[in-house]
Parts: sequence; structure tokens; C-alpha cells
Amino acid sequence: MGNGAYAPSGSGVPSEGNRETVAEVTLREVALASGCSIATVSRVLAGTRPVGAETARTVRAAAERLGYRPNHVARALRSRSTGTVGLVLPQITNPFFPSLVRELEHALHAEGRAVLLADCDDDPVIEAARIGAFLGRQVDALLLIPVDERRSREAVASAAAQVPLVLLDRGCGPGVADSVAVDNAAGMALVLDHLAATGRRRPCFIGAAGTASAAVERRAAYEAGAAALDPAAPGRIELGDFSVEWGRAAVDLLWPSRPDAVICANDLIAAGALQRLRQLGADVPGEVAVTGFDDIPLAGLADPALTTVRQPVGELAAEAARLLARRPAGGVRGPRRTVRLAPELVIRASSDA
Amino acid sequence: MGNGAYAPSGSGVPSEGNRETVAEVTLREVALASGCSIATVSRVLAGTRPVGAETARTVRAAAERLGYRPNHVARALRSRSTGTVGLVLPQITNPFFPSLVRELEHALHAEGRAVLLADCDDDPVIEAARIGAFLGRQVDALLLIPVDERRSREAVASAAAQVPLVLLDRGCGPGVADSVAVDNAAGMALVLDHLAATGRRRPCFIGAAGTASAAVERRAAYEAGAAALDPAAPGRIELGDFSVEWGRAAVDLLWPSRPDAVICANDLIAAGALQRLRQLGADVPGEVAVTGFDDIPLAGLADPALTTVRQPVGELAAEAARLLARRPAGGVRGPRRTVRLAPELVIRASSDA
DNA sequence: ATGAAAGCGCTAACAA
DNA sequence: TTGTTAGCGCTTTCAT
Repeated sequence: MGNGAYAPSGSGVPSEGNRETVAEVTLREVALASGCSIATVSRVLAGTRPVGAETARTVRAAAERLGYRPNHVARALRSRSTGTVGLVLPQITNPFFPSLVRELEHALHAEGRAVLLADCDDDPVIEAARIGAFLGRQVDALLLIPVDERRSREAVASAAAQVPLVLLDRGCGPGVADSVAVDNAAGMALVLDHLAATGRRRPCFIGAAGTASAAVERRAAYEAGAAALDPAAPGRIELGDFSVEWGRAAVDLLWPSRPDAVICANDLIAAGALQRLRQLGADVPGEVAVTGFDDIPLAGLADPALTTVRQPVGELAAEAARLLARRPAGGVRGPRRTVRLAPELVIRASSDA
Repeated sequence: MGNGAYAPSGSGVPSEGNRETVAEVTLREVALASGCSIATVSRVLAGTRPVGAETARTVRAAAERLGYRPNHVARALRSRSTGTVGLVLPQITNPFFPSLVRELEHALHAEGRAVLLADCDDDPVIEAARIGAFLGRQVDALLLIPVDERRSREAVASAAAQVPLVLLDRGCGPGVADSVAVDNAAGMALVLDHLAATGRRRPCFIGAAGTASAAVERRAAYEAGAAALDPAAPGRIELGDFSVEWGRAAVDLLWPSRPDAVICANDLIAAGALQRLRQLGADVPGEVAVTGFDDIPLAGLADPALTTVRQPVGELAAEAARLLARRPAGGVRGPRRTVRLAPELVIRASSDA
């Protein structure tokens, strides 16, 4: 397999082309080649200050010819800005996150920023360590989906005091940091309206226990809205976690009450509910409708395909980037902003009238 | 929005406590506090050279007390090593990647390295741009899953000449870079053995066209191994892409030949096949077995749960990290290594005898 | 084992 | 508009 190691590196005439790493072209060499000062070259190439048109062209030509590549590390040391943002996730394997990561990555790269990724394994201790590591690496900002509403708070608050920080998808206590999330209540209202419009009158709800904002808000919205369909509906609730297994188990608890709609707090729960209902011989959607939340890829693949609430992932990412941009470097003071984005109902076979 | 600009920066007594960002503690201050030179402090804290036990203790105490945090940017500029590796993916939304990303992230953070993430939207042009951006940011190394066997080659080869680079999961032409991937042929052999052992005699194959190594190797292994079951089996092949939709469509093409096993090149195809077979009223696994490849989370959730080949994701990540470590900084020369890891068969309901 | 000094490549004051 | 001069915080010779 081709290696070039046969050429002795220290022999005879120094031949740049044989170096392992090509000697880096620095500003100094571009300055020499274009006959002006290093500072001027810097200003042209970084676009920091106005420069004479003629000079600018000469400099750019020289830079091009020499193959100059700016050294971001040196730039970062001097300017105290790395052009890097840390993205801290509870668990990349949670099927809702990949599309969010994708949108964030694109939004940030479009601004010329690079993304440092951390996966916390759903552990607040690891989360705190990763946040610390990123701060040590001088990230310009942090984008963070907290592991836990309460147990993440301390690390998040402390980080938010040092760099601009935006919370995504989940909250972390009031006033801790800027945040952007979907309007969970509005999403649940869309589901209830749709079910009411298609004649369902005995809904029930499979939710998640705990203090995570998505869990709390979706449950509260169900309780508030379902009463309009059926005074007894708010009582038909089971709380577990956001998993397929829980969806299966909860159906066994709720099916005896003969609901005509099973509203689930997310798509994983709904997928489990769907499976168990089929095993029980229930007719979905004829006998009972099933709905989810998030619109993860699995939702469209379920059988029957799952009616769900789509989170506006692209806008979530764009809004997060915007919030970061609003806090100029070091601007960690000032009132916290909370942005709520409207979700969209995606009607599929699992609730077709 | 709160900016701190109301506090004139040069006014009166400098009050550190009111600064937006707390003044960073540097080596200089630790040196002053511990009564020795900056160089000594650096040696103690970075552990570069032997230092007197007494001095070391004093320095560490001072650093601790002042809350010293090393500045990685300055360190990187001086030492020419950022402690950062770039991870370049075709599409994070491909359900096989999140678990791989997770393992890689953990393996690298465990070595004190940070991970820069890039999502290429399955586009070689974006891929080349991201690689370039990472190189400009002085990543110590690159971990890369190429978008396309051929169209990624140029950018990959050029990057591999500048930093240690390991290809993951997919190849990119011979001798271009170190690589680590699952042994696709062995995986397919496991599937065929299992099906033979459970009495299946008329297998067929739904694969993917194109030159991606996974597509080619899995198809070749089917053709080579299926003949032992049935001389006509190698002919029962349909090629499309790695998607659920293709799985559904391919079943319509193959079902008329009444196979008793549908072997799919990945889990997405298998999920589609499973759906279409159910719609056609086929009995899985009684009448026909279905198998996938990769063991993505969806596989366990399918109904019936999918028999598949699990990629050893943790080992893949560990091996990739090891290959990187083997190439010391700048060591881009030397023979390329290719590591193949053995997969594991996961038997679930879709092939239960 | 320790210190002094010289930068890494770049940007930001300050002059001119 | 341009050049000159200082460093950013750290590691690393080279002395001692």
C-alpha cells in the first residue's frame, strides 16, 4: 500500500514537497509576497476593516497563489472567539434528536461556526463534565438539551453565567437561560380537536411521569382539553416513561375502560400502544384511534402509520441560532427569552375516521 | 436586552466582580501565588517533565485555590495539537449512525479529545467542504464515513495526507486510508446458516445497487452462500436502495416466486418487506422468514421483531480510536490498515422456525 | 529540577 | 488607509 516513506526526509536539498505536513503558509509569508504589512493582510483576509481596493486584490492574489489557510487556533487565541459552539445532548440515540442535530449543524455551519458534540448518556454527572470540558475549550456558546429539569439546573446555570447558552426542547427551571421549544399545549390541543372532529368521545392518555417539561405540559394540556369531550376523560390517564415498553404496558391498564382514542405523550409510547392493541385484536383506527407526538421517523413506518404532532425542527434550530446571535460575546446578562413554536398535526392512518 | 455597556469600562476603581466574564486565571497567576516560574507550573499541570514533589504539591494547591482552568486554545497554538477530532457523517438521520456516534463520542472523550461533528446531507460536495473546514480548524485527526465510495475519494485522500484519518463502516477505494468495518460476508453467512438450519430452502435477496461496500459485499456473500441452499437462489435477487420504500416494492417483485425466506441487505429494507408481506396476507415467519442487517433500534420494534445481524458498534468505535492513536501526530505515512470485525446474529420472531 | 526567554499565528491598539 | 507594536496563554528550548 503506497507509503512515501522511502524518501529520506533529511537528505540533500531541502524539498518542501516531501515533508509529511506541508509547511503552513502564514500571514507573514503572504505579507512578504504581496509587499505590505502583516496587519494589512489580516484585515483583508479577515475582512475586519476597510482596505484599499488595489491592495486587497494584490493580497488576495498572493494568498491564493501561496495557498494560505488561516490558522483558526491562533485567531481564536488572539480574538478570544473560537467560532465553535458546544452541542450537549442527553442521548443521541433518542430518535427525536438526530434530525434536530442535523438542523442545528447546518444552521451553525452556515454561519461559519463549528459544532462540538457531547452525548451525556442521560446522566447529569456526565453532562456537567461535558459542559465543563467545552467551557475549557473556550466554546463561544452552548446549545443544550438538559438531561433533567432539576438535576441539570446547577451546571446549566453556572455555564449560562459564562457563555451565551440556549436550552432546547426541554426547560430547566425558570429564568435559568434562554430557551426554545415546541408549544406542547398547542400540539395536544390539535390532537384533541382532530379526535373530536372525527367523532371520538372516550379518549384516554398515556403519558410520562417526572418533571420534564414535555411530560408535564402534554399531560396538563390533555387534562385541560379532554374534559370538553368527556367529563370523565381527564381521569383516564396512566403515567410511565417515554418508551415503547411503557406504551405496551399502559394499554393493558387502559383497554378495559374501552377508550375510542389512545392519546400518547410521544411516538415511542404510541408505537408500543399500537403493537399491544393489535395483539389484543383491537381494530385501529376503526375501533380505537392512536396518536403520538414528535413525528420521529418511526411514526410514518408504523402499521397503521401514526397520526402525530410534528415538531418544527428546522425552525427550532434556526430560532436557537438566532438567540445565540442575539447575545454578543460575553453578553450573558439580560432577561432570559423563551420562544415557543407552533407544532403541526400530521394525520395518518392510525386516526382515520 | 441586557448588555453590560452601561458600566463604563475604564471608570474609577476596577471592580473585577462586576465583569461579565470572570477574569481568567492564567499560569502566570498560579506561578505568582506558588512562588515559582511559569514554566514550572506548566510542567506540573501538564505533567510534561519531572518536577520536585514539594514544588508540585505547592503548585497544585495554588492552582486549585485560584480555580485555574487551562486554556486549550493557547495550549493548542503552542503545541500544535488541539485535542480535537472531526467526525464526518453522511447523514446523522440514518438510523444506524446515532449509536455509532455515541460510541465514538464516548471513546474519544475518554481520551480527553473533543469531537467536532459534521453532517453532509449525503452530498460529496458538502463533505469536501466540511473536511476542509475541519482541517482549517486544526483537528488532530478525522473519523469519516464516506458519502460515496467513488465521489468521496479525492477529498478523503487529500485529507488523509494531512492528518491521521480513519474510514468507518464504508470503504473508499483501496489504500486511501485506514479503515474499520464489519465483516459483511461473515454476517450474511450467519444469516444463511441460520435459515438453512431452520429448514428454509427457497431464499431470495433484496439488496441495494451501487458501489457502496456494504451493498456490494452483502450481495456477493448472498450469491456465494445461497447456492448451497438452492442452485436457483442466487438468481432471486432484486437491487434498489437501502430504504423502507424499496423493501415494500421489492416484495411485489419477488413474492410471485414464493420464497420461504426474504433476506434483506439492511433493516430498513426488511421493515418495508415485512409491512408489504403482511398486507399481502403472508404469514411471517410461518410461511416466509424475513431477515435484516445492522440491528438498528427499529428492528426490535418491528412486528414481528426482526431477525438481523448486529454490528459490533462499540468495538467499531474502540478500534477506530485505536487506529487513530497508532498514527502519532503527523504520521500520515505508512501502510494503511484495514480492520474487519465479526458481527453477531440476533434471532427474533421474524425467522422463528 | 528549575528559570529565563522565545515564540506559535494572529488581531487589536495606537500611530502615522 | 496603512504600518508598528504588543501581546493572547501556553509550551519549549536553552541555560543554570
